[in-house]
Amino acid sequence: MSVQERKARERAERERLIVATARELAEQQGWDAVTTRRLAERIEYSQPVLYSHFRGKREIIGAVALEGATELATAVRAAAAAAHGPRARVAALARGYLDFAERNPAVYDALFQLDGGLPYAQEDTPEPLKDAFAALLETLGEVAGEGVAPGLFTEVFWAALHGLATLTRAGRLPPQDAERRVELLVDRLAVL
Amino acid sequence: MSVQERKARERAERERLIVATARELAEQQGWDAVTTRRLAERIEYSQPVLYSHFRGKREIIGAVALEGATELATAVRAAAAAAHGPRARVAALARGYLDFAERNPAVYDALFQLDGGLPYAQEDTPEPLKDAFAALLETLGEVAGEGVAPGLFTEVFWAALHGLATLTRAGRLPPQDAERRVELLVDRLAVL
DNA sequence: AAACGATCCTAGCACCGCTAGACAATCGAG
DNA sequence: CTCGATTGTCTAGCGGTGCTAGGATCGTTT
Repeated sequence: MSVQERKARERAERERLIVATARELAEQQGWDAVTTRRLAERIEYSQPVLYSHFRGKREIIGAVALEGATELATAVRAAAAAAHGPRARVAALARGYLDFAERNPAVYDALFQLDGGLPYAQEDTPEPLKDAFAALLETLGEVAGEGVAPGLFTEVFWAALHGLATLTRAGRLPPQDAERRVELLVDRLAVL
Repeated sequence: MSVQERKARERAERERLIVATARELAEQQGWDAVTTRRLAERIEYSQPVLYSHFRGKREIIGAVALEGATELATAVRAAAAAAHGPRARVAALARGYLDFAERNPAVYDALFQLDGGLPYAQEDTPEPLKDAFAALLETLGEVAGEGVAPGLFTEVFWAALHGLATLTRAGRLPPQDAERRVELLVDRLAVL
């Protein structure tokens, strides 16, 4: 049995290598540069090996997305926990979210811009994705205000953050007023 | 001279045909299906003809984006004009914007998701893009509130709409509560 | 040691964006 | 009207993409 266990371990290890390498390559040169050939070369295996782990490129993106979701949840919770009082917590959450998006653009794209073949907002949504939303909900639910469903409020706040993150990075919004936009968003949306 | 004029006219006509066909194909089957081969076949010319009008596929996307910007501006202005009172106007603008995004997903992508090679938020930004933002500003500037720059407020409101539009269409947000999300956004962000 | 299975790679498919160079049609000059 | 030049368009092809079939090779088991 030990031999099979070792093989399974090595296989799992290689799968992690693939995901980590894809992520690294995407952060360095963008997702367009993540081709199956380049990826295969970097992990020092041939292309078909990738397909023994993933159905295709889409699933690799999905794997990076799941990894990113866990980290996003952690980042958001850490940011919120470091602040005191509802107002400061929400502002910290917003900055933490945007900061994550800015520092991990490829991961953010895998999560919310590209097609990783993952189901969102459904029962069979993978746990990391649900948890990332839950991390937002924990802080934002407190400032939803009277008669507003916390989930709905979180969705709207999240959408606003997502819009700021993507439009800013794509050069659709000038980067300099980012902080003032966050302030405005927090002050207006959250009921304190 | 008349011969050259006719040729120029025919050239311009063919260029319109290319853009219209690209847009049509994108709306029907998505931008991934808009390949230079398919596009050339649909306009009944060979591939290289495309490159005598545009530098490449990116510029074709850009041309569709410019067309879309003009339409978006018109749609937003029409929606706002049909409503009376600040609250109703802002809500109508929001619905008009989201409606445009939903009905013209490929055009919306060309504008705000894909790279059309256009400069945004700069001095040399093409007029249609500036005007689309201006259309938002006209209505949203009135409800920015005391001490808040109309431009900044418009940016935030726009980002929120963009987030709702993209996340909803990508299946990241459940579609059923769309209207309630708009209501919440308008009630909280706008100062009436 | 030999045969078997799992594992991996070479080679290739159809498609992509883009372009060089041959060809044909049209134009202007003599 | 003819002939050369210019303009316009096409065929063919380049290097790249995601993905896969089929053969070789390796480690394992008997």
